[in-house]
Amino acid sequence: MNKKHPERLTPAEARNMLKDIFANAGIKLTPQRIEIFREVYGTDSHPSAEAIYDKLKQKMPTISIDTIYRTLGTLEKLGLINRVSALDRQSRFDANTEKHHHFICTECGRITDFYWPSFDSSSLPDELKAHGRILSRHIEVRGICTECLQKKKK
Amino acid sequence: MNKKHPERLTPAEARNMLKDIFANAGIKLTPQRIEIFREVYGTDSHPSAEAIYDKLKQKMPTISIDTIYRTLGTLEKLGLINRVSALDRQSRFDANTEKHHHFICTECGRITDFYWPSFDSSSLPDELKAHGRILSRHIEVRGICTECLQKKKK
DNA sequence: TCCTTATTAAGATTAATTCTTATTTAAGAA
DNA sequence: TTCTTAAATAAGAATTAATCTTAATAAGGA
Repeated sequence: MNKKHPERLTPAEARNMLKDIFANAGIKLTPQRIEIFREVYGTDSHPSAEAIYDKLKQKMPTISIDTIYRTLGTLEKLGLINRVSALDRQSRFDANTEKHHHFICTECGRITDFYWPSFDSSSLPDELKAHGRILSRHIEVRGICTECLQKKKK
Repeated sequence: MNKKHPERLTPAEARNMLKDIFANAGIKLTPQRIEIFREVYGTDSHPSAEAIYDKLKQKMPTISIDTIYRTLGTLEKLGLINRVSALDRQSRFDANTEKHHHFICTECGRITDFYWPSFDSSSLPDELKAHGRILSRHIEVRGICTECLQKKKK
């Protein structure tokens, strides 16, 4: 149940993975897009746009924060990543496209994934049909992560 | 299962309800705080700070947006209301303190409540214990609300 | 290799939220 | 009831996340 996220991709692997998806969507595959995808795909840290920017500036010193935001939006539209609602006001992004849910630490804001396939395939209350057409479901568990509990003991 | 939210409180009722809570917390009960609480408590529309501001300016023309934000933060700390993660970047607030979950329309952003007591009392996956101490759980269902479905037909 | 058009970088702009400071007021004491 | 004082407010400035504008660049097909 404790699935690990795939390893970080090489640029060539990422290009290979994205090539057809981008071609079909009729949009260009730029080095910026490849690098930004690699940053989100290769980690389960749910990075913010800012965090990705800080990281990528090292390899691509002229990249602009606007490109990060635009590309994250593009990747979101393509269904390659998801925007996660966080505690603070920065959006966080997630390339784990397997069905999963989030544990959010109310102390430090860290987001970790958990899996619950039996919930994913169970039926929701009938009442919900009256609200509209359902597209997805997601559980947010809030609490204090083990690391913050440790710190508090001291 | 389709619980209705309580009616809007009179200022006197709100004062009565908040008096001890504020006294115990050692903070002052101002007219602004009473009015802001009434706005969130008496509705299930999950208003934004901006929406509350626009509404209250009519009765209290000199109230400032900063007071709205500060007071919402205070009410949140007291556990009287909750901050809801919305689709757009404005926070939304909710004084429905009964256990409930949200249906969020991806078209118009409207948030509606639903109830699922059997989920609330069911046990979560064991795996989660390793993440930390759990304080709460909440389901977000995304979809297209009946109103937006109607509009699309036309 | 060349062309066309989408994409990018840079910096300006917007919008939500928070901070600073002088003024006002709630609530307890006299 | 009036006084006192710390806490709360209003106003406007500041900050920060995110988006927009525009001129320069580069992807990808011809």
